[in-house]
Amino acid sequence: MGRVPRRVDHEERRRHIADALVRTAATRGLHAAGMREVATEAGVSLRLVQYYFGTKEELLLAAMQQLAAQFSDRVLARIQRMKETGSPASPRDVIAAVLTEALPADDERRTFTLVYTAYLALSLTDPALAISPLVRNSSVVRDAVAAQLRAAQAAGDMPGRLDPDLEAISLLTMSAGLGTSVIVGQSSAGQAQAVIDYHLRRLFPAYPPA
Amino acid sequence: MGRVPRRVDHEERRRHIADALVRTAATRGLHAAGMREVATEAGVSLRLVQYYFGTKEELLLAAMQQLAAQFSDRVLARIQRMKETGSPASPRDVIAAVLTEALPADDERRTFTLVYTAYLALSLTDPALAISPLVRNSSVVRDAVAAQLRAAQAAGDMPGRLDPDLEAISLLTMSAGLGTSVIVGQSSAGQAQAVIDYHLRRLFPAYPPA
DNA sequence: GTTGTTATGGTACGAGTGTATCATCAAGGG
DNA sequence: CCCTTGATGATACACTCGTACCATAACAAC
Repeated sequence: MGRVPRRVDHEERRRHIADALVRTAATRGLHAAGMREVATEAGVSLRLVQYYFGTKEELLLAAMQQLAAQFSDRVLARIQRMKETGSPASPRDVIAAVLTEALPADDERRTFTLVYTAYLALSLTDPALAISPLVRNSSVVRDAVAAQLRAAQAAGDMPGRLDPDLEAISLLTMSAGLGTSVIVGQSSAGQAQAVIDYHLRRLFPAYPPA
Repeated sequence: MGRVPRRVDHEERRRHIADALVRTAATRGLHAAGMREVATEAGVSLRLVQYYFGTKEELLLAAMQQLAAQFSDRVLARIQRMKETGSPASPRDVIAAVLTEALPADDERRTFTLVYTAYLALSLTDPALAISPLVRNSSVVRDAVAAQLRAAQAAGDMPGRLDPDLEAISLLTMSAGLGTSVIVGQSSAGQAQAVIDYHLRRLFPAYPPA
């Protein structure tokens, strides 16, 4: 029973394969991202995908969690970058970071929005792919944004007549809606950013436009 | 070559089958709505589905268009109902009608939101199911809402400092985002309605809350 | 009454899917 | 040096899907 170090890093492999799933889903759609397709994209054999993820459901779930984790990391990195280059992350900056990162402005964020939407649609009817991670994550973000808004109100940066909870929901649903609007080509990323800036100016009248 | 009336109404049959597609998609998902599934749900044979829609792609497209048409009809009916019971459809009423109809508050609207989301996600990657009807429809609605907002500004019912175009985009993307938020169970229909009312009050300060 | 078109049923085929099975290297423990 | 265990390959098996094909009732036209 000697626990010997494996010759390969399982977690690294799983990440690599899950990443291939995400890439495939962004290109040909989540429904077309089969085991073989993912295996080819990852440059491994079908058997390997089976080995690291016993079943397809497990693969889908793992890829979804990884997608959420990557998004979260990018938001935090964006906030961190802001901290370094200036003031200590005002509520407005934090909220702007979340909203901007959710906007499909470059390939990475576009992939995120695309696959995220596909997962959402799939989990609406597929009971196995329970939306737990998606919804739970979104709720956490919503509460965090509402808290930031309350802090801004306490600091006098946001008018007291505005409702922090309703505004938080508004911002995030708008962000989601704008994301899909951009990927279907109905709006440009610039237009979407303009809408976001418009509401940020409304919420934080004292701040400069950008 | 005598054009004789057919023994069955083709359009009626097509509607019936397309409706079965929508019902199936709302329950088990659009990806699971195969020819056989739809045939069973419609109470006809597989061959009939093939007969009235030569290929699956045609069926999908027809059902999508029918879904959009039904939604449009319901919005118009709602506006018509308002006209009868009072004033001659103010811009605020028209906009409220659109936003409320897009909210999954009962089974019919829930089905619409559900299947609409599924179609949207599918068309993001499937080139055959080009998003033309979806996007085009949305763009028309967006322009109509913006026009209503401009009319309200001209009538003095909406503050002139607000941007009609950005507000129109905001309302509709918010509406879409709220819809998905409700069907995943993250928000209740009441909460979503509250958010909409909140923004309507902001845009039309003179109007009563309901 | 025959003939031809419309409308419907039954069924078979080929491609694709996820999963399971059998086989085989590589490597560390006794 | 063998032998157990981890890691990988190739392939087979059910099953489902969309589509195509063949057969045949019902009714209109001549």
